[in-house]
Amino acid sequence: MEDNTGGKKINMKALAKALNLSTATISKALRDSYDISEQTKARVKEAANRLNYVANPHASSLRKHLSNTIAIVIPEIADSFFSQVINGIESIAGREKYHFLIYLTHDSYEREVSILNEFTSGRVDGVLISVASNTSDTAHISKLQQAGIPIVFFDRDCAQLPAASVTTDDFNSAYLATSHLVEQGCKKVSLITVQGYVSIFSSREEGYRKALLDKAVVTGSPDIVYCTNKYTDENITLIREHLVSARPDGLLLTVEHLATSAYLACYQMKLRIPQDIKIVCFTNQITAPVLDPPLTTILQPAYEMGQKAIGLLFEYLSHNYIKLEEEHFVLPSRLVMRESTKN
Amino acid sequence: MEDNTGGKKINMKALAKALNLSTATISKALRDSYDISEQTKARVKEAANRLNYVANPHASSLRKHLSNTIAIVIPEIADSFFSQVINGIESIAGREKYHFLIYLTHDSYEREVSILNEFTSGRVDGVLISVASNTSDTAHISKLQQAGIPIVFFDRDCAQLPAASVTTDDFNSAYLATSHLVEQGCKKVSLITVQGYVSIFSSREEGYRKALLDKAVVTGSPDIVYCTNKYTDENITLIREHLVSARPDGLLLTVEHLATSAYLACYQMKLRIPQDIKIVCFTNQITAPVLDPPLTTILQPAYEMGQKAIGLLFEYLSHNYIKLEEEHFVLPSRLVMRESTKN
DNA sequence: GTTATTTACTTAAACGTTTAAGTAAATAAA
DNA sequence: TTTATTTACTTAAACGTTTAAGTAAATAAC
Repeated sequence: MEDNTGGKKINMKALAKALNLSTATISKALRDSYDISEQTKARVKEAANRLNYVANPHASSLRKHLSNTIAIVIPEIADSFFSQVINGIESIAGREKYHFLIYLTHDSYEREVSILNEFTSGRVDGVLISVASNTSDTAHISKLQQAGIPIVFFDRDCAQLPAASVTTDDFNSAYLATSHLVEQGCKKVSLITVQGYVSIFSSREEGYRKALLDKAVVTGSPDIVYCTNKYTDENITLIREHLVSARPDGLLLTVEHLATSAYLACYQMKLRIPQDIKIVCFTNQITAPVLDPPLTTILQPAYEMGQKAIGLLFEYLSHNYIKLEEEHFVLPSRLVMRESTKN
Repeated sequence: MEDNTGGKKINMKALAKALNLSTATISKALRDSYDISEQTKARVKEAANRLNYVANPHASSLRKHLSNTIAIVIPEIADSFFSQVINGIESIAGREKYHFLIYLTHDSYEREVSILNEFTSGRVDGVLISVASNTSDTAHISKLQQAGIPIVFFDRDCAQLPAASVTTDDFNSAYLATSHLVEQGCKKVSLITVQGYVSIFSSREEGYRKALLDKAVVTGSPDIVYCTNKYTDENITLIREHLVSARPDGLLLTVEHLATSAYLACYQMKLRIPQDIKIVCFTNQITAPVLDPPLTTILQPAYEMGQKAIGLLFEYLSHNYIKLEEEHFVLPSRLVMRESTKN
C-alpha cells in the first residue's frame, strides 16, 4: 500500500518536472485555462495521458472546497424501489464528474443522525436522503442545512422541514387503491403497514382511512396491522393472526416485502386470492404480473424520482440559483390492476 | 455553499485557538495519542463535540495517503443479488470507519475501464468489483493492481487474473439444476442466458452442457438462447420464438430478470408450468415462492459473498499480510425446489 | 544536587492540488 | 521610440490535516 514499489505514483510535480514546466501550468493546462498556449496544453495532456496521471482528488477537494461527491442515504437497498431510484440518479449523474457515496440507515434514526453529522466535514457537496421511518426529531437535518450542505428529500420527506422534496402522491394512491378494493366488492379492508413517523406511511394510512370514510356505507372501520420493516417470518405470523381475528376481505400493503408475506399468509390460511380476499401492494417488483395470482400494484415512479432529485441538487450546485427549500415535486404513482383484485 | 454565512465552518485551527492549544495537540488528543494528558483529551473532546467539529476528510486523506473509502463496482443495482451483496458488505463495514463509493458499469466494458482508471488517484483504498459481462481484456485491472490498489472480485471474476475472488459454484449449480430438470422428466432442456466473457455465464453454460452430456440417453442436445442483460420485452419475444421453434420441455435461466420474461412467454404460449415445461432460475428474489407456479431457484449466497469480499479487503488493508491474489473462495449456492419443476 | 528521563506539549514541514499575484518577453498602440 | 497591453508562463501561499522533531517543565535516578 504505502510503498507500492511497482506503481510509480505520478503526481503533478513529477509531471511538471518531466515537461520542464511549473505545476501551475500543468494544473491550468489540464483544466483548459485561457492563459496557457494550445501547444503547451497539447503537450501536457499527451504526457498526462501517457503517464496515466490522474489528479489526486483529496488535494483538489481540499483546495477547492468541493468534493464532487454526493451522499445517497437510504433505509435499505434490498428493495426494488431504492434500486430503481439509484439507477435514476446514476442515469443523470453518471456522465457528470460526480461520485456517489452510499449509506444505509437500516431504518434506524440513530444511524441516520451519526451518518448525517459527518457530512459537515466537507466530505460531500450535497445529500439525497430518504429518511428512516422512525425519524421524527429533525435537528440533525437542520444542522446540516445550517452548515450549508444542500439536501434533497426523496420518497420519504420530513414535511415540517423547509427542504426540497421529490415524492409521490401517497395519500392519493392509497385512497385510490382502497377505493378500488371497495369497488371490487370488499366489505372489510385492512391496512398492513409499518410503524413510522415518516410522511409516506402516515399519508398512505390517511388515504386509506379517508377512502373508508367516504365509502362508509359499504365498509367496516379501519383495521391496521403494524409489521416490522424487513422481510421476516414474524410478519407472516402477524398477518395470519390478523386474518384469523379480523377476517378482512381486502388488504392494502404499503411496503414491497409485505407482498410475499401476505401471499404466504393467505396460502397458509387457505384463503383464495381474489375470491376470498383481494390484495393491493405498493411495489415496483417486476415479478408482480407472474405472482399467483398476478398482483395489483401501486407502481411508483422510482426511476424518475431519482432523476428529479439529483437534477434539483445539480441545479443548485451549479449556482443556477434556485431556492431549494421551495422546490417540491410530487410525481404520480400508477395503480396497475391485475388478478389479485378481480371481482 | 462557499460562504455559508449561517454555519460557522469550524476547523482544527479554530478549535485549537478556542482551547489555547496547538493543532498538533488537538489532532493527537482526538486520536487518543499517548502523549496527551487525559485531562487535555477530555477537554478537547468535549469542545469538539460541543462545536460539532468533524475533521476534514480531504485533508486527512491527503496527509495520510488513506481515503478510508472503498469502491464497489457492479453492473447493475436493480437486481436483488447485488442489493443483497451490498447489504452484506455494509453489515461488516458499517461499523468500521469506511465509506463506500458505488459505481454502475451498466455492463459496459468501456465504462468499467474509465471508472477503474480513475482509482489510481488515491480516491479509494480498495476495490470490490463484479466485472461487466463483456470484459475480456483485463489490462485496466492489472494496471490498478500494479498501482498498488487491492482488488477483490465477487460473483463475476476474471479467472485468468491473479486476484482475490469470492464466487459461487456456478458450474456445479447449473449442473445440478439441469440434472434436476432431467430427473423430473425433461427430454429437451434449453438454456436461456446472456452473452458474456465472464466466468459465471461460461461456467453456467458449461455446467448445463456437461449435465446434458452425462444424461445423454434421455436428453436432446444443448440449445441455447442469448438474451440481452436487462429486463425488456425483447427478451420475452426471444424466448417465445424459441419455445415455438425448439419446443423445449425444460428451461434453465441464468439471470434473475429472465424469470419474469420466461413465465410471461409461457403464459402467452399457453404452456403450463410445470406440466408442459419446467423452469429453474438463478435468482434471489423473495417472491419466488409466490409465483405462479412457485419457482425452483438456485439461491446464491449473496449476502455472505459481500461479507467475505469486504472481509478479505479489510484483512489486507489492516496489514495482516495476506496474499490477496491467492485468496479464492467459492461459496455454495443452493437448489431450492418448488412447483415449477414438479413432476 | 546534578543529571537523566519522562511528560505534555509546540513548531514546522508535508501531503498534492489550485489560484491570486507577479513577471519577462512579445506585440500593439501612441 | 517609448509606453501600454497581451501572452504565456512562474512563484508562492493556501486548503486542513498529521507527524517527526524539538523543548520546557516536572519527575526520577544517582
